[in-house]
Amino acid sequence: MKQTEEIFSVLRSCALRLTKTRKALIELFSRHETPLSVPDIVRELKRVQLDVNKTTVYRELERLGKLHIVETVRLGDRKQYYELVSRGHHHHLVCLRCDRVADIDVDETGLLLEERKVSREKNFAIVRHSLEFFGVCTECQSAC
Amino acid sequence: MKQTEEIFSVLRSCALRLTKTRKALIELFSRHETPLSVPDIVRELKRVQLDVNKTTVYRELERLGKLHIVETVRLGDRKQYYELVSRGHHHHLVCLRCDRVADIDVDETGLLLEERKVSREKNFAIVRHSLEFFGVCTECQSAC
DNA sequence: TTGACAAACGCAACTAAGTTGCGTTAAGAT
DNA sequence: ATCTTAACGCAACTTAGTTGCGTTTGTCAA
Repeated sequence: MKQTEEIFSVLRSCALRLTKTRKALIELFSRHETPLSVPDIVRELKRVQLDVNKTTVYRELERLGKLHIVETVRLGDRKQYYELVSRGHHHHLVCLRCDRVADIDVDETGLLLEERKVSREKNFAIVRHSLEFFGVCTECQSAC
Repeated sequence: MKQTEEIFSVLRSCALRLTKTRKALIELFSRHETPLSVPDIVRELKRVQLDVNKTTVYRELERLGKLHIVETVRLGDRKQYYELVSRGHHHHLVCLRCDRVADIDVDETGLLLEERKVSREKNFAIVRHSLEFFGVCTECQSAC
C-alpha cells in the first residue's frame, strides 16, 4: 500500500513517532472501507494481538484529526466514527437493520448551490456539511 | 396555539393520557424553534417547576416518536436532539462556535434525484436522509 | 551504542448520555 | 368513589468519552 507509506512520511515530517499503535491504526484504516468507532478500533486491534487502551486511541485520533489524516463521521447512533480523509469527500448509505455502511458518491452541484444561497442569505460561513442516507440494504430487503 | 390542541387530540385517540409531563413536553416543543436534547428538556421543565425524571422524558420521546409527533435530529455532538415533526421536513444550520441552531429550507430537487439514482444503483430502499450544515454564524463572525 | 528527553502510553477515576427493572402514583373510565 | 393500568420515579447499570498522573519507549545526538 503506497497510501499508508505517504501517511507515515507526513507523520515523520511532523515529528510524530512511528509507534506500533499508530502504525497499526493507519494500517487498520487503510484496510477498512467503512468508518470505525473507537470501540470498533479497540476490538479490531485486539484481534491482531495489540492491546491498546481506549484513551490512547482517542488521543491518537485527535492528533490524526488535527493533521487532517482522519476525519469524523456521524452515523445513526451516538458514537463518533472515523475514517481516512484520503478517501476523499463522500457520503454514506446506512442500513437501518444491519447497520452496515457503504460509501456513495453524490453529485453535489445542486447541494453546493444551495449551500452558497444559504450562506449568502443568512450570512453564515459554512465550513462543511453532512449528508447521510438511511434505509434498508439489498440483503436485509430479501431477508424479510 | 391550535397546533398543540391537534397533537393533544391525536394523543387522546391513541388512548394516551394527558399527563402534566406530556402536556408540558408538547408545549415546550411548540414554543421552541430549535431542536432540544433530553438534558435541555429536563432543565427547561425544571424552570417551570416541573421536576421530571430523565427516564420519563426518554420514554415519552420514544412514544411520541412512534406516533411521528416528534423526530430525532443529529447535530454536531453526541447527544440526540428532538423536534416536532409538524415543523415539516427541513435542515439545520449549526454554528460551530456558539452551538446555536437555525432551521433552513433547502431546495431538494437535486438531492432527491441523487437519492433515486443511488437507490436504483445500489438497490437500497432509502427511507430518509440527514443533511446539516456547519459553520460560523453572523454574531460569532463579528465577535472575532 | 548508549543515554537523555519528550512524545506517547496505560491506568484509574471520572462525567455524561442513555437504558432497564421494579415498585408506586395517578389519569380516566365504569 | 373505585379500579385498572398507563405513566412515573428511583436506583442501578451500561457505554462513550475525558482527565490527571506516573511510566514506558521512540528518536536523536553524543
